[in-house]
Amino acid sequence: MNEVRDDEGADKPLTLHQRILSDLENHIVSGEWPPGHRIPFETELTEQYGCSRMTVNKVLTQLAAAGLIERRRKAGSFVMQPRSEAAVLAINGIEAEVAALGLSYRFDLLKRRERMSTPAERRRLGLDDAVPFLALTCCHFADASPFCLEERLINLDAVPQAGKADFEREPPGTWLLQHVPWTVAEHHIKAMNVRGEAANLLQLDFGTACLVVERQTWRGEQMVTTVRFTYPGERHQLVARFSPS
Amino acid sequence: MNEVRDDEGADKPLTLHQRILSDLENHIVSGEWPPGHRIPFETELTEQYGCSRMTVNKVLTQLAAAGLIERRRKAGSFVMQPRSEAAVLAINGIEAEVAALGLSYRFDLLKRRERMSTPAERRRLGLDDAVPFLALTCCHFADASPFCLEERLINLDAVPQAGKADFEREPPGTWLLQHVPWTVAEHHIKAMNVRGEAANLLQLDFGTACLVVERQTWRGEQMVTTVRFTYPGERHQLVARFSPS
DNA sequence: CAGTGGTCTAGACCACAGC
DNA sequence: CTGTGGTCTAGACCACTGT
Repeated sequence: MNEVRDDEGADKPLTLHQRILSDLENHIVSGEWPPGHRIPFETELTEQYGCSRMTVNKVLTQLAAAGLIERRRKAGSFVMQPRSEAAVLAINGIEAEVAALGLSYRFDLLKRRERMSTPAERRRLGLDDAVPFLALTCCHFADASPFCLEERLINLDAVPQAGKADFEREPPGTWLLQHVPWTVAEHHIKAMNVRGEAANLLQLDFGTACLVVERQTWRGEQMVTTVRFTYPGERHQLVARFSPS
Repeated sequence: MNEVRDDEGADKPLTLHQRILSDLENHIVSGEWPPGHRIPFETELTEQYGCSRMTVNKVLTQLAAAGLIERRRKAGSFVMQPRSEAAVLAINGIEAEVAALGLSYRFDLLKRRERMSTPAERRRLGLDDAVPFLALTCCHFADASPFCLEERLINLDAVPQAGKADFEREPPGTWLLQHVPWTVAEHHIKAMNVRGEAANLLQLDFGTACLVVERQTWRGEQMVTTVRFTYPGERHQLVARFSPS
């Protein structure tokens, strides 16, 4: 019954994987196989599609990795409860963000200072020992109007070469992205009424709602950098478009 | 020279995949293999690890999927430039969010109305034809204080059974998550100065910064639901912790 | 205990990008 | 044209789990 959707000029010959994968995805997403439904065993799929077990195994492994099915030895593979939603927030450098909007980009380095971490910072960042920080503040512009404010700390123990980088020419985010590998990062996103210096730099009235994105990045156990972006109120939004798989 | 690291009490017997995978990951993340570096060919890795080509191929395919390497026919596999960062925002139901904070959960259904889509909505949502909507407004509470305001539209063409669901007892988000599969979703996250009725419902002063999350969900080409969550100012933040792979 | 998934092999053919 | 990755096969053994 379930023939492949053969319409719409299939000019691109799909591989066997992809055909089976999208076929099974359709069964699941369409609701034809509801959550909890046991999907055919690997041996059955092997027969249905006339291929080897490795091939269907590859597909089922992918489906399991995507969270669409759950696999249990001896019992079989089952359609999972609709998964909790997960959004992939693509956050490239600010420069790329601005360019994507078709605007011209510029940034000002407002502050650059090397100093030791303060006790409050160590508490907030979960650091055991004092570390040397490079503290940077810069303002990014899109077409001459403020786009976002960046306040960053770089751990010079982890990235000593950052002390010699020229952050007048290259924004620190871009530089780090290209020079420092990372293993874990954490984002905190919240709204805040802007005040004080930040309001002035962004040319906003006091109390204007701003989107604040704080990111902390580690390499292994070592903190690499922490940054706080403040985006002017309703003029900016994060967009995340995604699919379950 | 690259013998397998055989020391350190391997109490958990890793599979061959996993051993090779973490081995290669280490080379890359440690910086020993910088971006652009050509990693050994499949045939070479086959020799180094004394396994079949399928096994190393599986590993390299995973690394490529994770964006750590790029594979080019005839040329080889290369360590990629540090990828653009991507955050996985885990957004479960509001109920789960509140429970995760260790608070008690309650919600009020404030409005429930079936009506046709307005032209403005059709424009905003990119709908060609008029569709019947179920419009819901509810307020979620955590320990008796407002946690967030939810304004939702459900496409009754796509989810007719929503017309009979009891949204007095079960929040619409939870119900939809469990009953309606989806294929694509899109999030817009921004900050906003709260005003009017929303401010009253959330018991906030006018102008308080709020985090607004708008989500639109489709199944195939059909819009399923769109929802707008308004979180009280600085009291709430989205958190996303993630690794590259 | 039986049957499932998990893993792995030693081949094979093909498409395609570099040389 | 050559060599690489991309895919696929027809087996195999093992670990785990549900009965």
